[in-house]
Parts: sequence; C-alpha cells; structure tokens
Amino acid sequence: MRKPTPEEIELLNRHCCSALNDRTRIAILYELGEGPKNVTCLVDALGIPQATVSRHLTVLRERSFVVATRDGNRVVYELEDDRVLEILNSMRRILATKLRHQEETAGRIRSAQRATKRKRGTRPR
Amino acid sequence: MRKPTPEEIELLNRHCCSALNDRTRIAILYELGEGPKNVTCLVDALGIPQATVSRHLTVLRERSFVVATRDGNRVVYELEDDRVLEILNSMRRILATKLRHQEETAGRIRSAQRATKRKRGTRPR
DNA sequence: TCCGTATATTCGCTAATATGCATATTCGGA
DNA sequence: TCCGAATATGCATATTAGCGAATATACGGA
Repeated sequence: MRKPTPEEIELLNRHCCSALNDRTRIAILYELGEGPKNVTCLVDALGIPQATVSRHLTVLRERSFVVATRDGNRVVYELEDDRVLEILNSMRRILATKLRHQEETAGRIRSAQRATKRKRGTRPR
Repeated sequence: MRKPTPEEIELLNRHCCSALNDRTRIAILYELGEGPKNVTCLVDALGIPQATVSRHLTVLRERSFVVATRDGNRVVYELEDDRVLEILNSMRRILATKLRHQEETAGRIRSAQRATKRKRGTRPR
C-alpha cells in the first residue's frame, strides 16, 4: 500500500483514529462485538451515565463505526464493520509485545546496574 | 480474543490509540516506514517545524512506537514494530469501504428523492 | 575550550474534547 | 391525548493536547 498523501492522512485521522481515542468508545465497540444492543443495555453494561453513552454513540455513528436502528421505543446499535475490532485486537497484541519488551528491558537495566557501570551506552535519553 | 477489561482498555487507549490520533504522528510513522531517518530528514520531508517534529517523536518514543539511536550529531529514528503501519493501512481500507458506502447511500438518497416521497423509513436520525 | 549543527524542552496560549446536569424529544400504551 | 420509558441534546466547565517562539542541551571539530 502506497504512502498516503497528507489529505488521506487527514481523513484517516478525522474519520478513524480520533474515534478510537476514547476508552468509553472502545468499550462500546467491544460490547457491540457481542451483538446488537440498545442504549440502556450499554449503559448497564458499562456503568456509565446514559448521556455520556449516547454522546459517544453519536460520535461512532457519525464516523460510521456503528449503525442505529429504531426498534419501537428503543434504538439498537450494532457494529457497521467488524474489522474495527480486529484493529483494536491488533493494537492489543502490539501492546502486549511492548509490555513484555519493557519487562525484559527493565530486567536488563537492573542487571546492568548490578554489574556496576561499564562504558556508557550510545543511546540518547 | 476475549473482551478486554476496563484496565486493558485504559492501557490500550493511553499507550496506543492516543498516539495515533494526530496527523503529524501518522505522517511520521509512514515516513519511517521507508526506513530509519533522522529528525532533520523528517522535518524536510514533512515541511513542519523542527520543534513540532521533535515533540511528536517524543510521544512516539514514549509509547514505544519508534526507537531512537544517536549517530554522532544526529538522532536516527526507526519503527519499533512494523505492525503499526499494518494497522494504519487496515484503517485506510475500512475508511475506503465507508466512503464507497457513503457514495452509494448518497446515490440512493438522490434516487429516493427523485422518486418522490414514499412511506417514511424507520431509521432514527 | 569555543563554535556551529542537530535535537530536545519550556512557556504561554488556544483549540478540541469529555463530562455532569438538566431538559427536550420520540415512541408505545392507557 | 396524556404519561412514562428510552434516547438525544444544550450549556457551562474542566481537562487535554497541540503549537509558536525562544531557549537549553548534546555532540563533533577546530
């Protein structure tokens, strides 16, 4: 895939990345990964004020991450595209790698400290 | 992959999602996708003030998306994990799908308008 | 040790975004 | 038509994040 133009990057950020930059929205997406749910159901599942959930749903709807369907008194939301969850899961995997790596690095640092100071590394701080 | 706990979601957001929510950082990641580059090189490629690039590099470094290595007078940055670009590319694909879908929807709306008003849809606004 | 280049950081300001609270709107049913 | 449940929105505020300009720091070389 070719390198995106600045315009594409702008679109990517506005439409996609910015929507994922909120824990409540991430949580909502995972809840909806289990199947369509209405607002009250999400409110109960997340333990968050209804107004907050509703506003985040609006954001996700505007970005086309979820689709709303009215069902009588309720509005049922569902994922527009399951690939969002794949993306979030990919991030989790990367994060897991990072954390493991940091563990190891921390271990190495401790070892290095124990081994007294040798010649200084070349890494910038 | 199981549904993440609130703590995991918090980590995911802080470490990963928030870092990707900025066009400059996305641009930097794609630049580094072409290979390691130093700061000045990125500044020239992006046409953005050095201080700005440096700040964003700091963010990416803190989140372990990039690694810095000092080379004499310069600091060379490289991607820590190529999977970030895969994630960004996945987002681009999703976005492309969405945009295509919106095109079609817009087309359908125009058709519907042309076909005069029939019975109202059940979709909430 | 002094200088110039490369990179990082601080400060003050501004813009964007999330939240709480209250209220409005929509819908089904009596 | 009125009521209550479900959902959305308006307003004020708090928090966060980015930016420009200036400055500080690190490094190699004279």
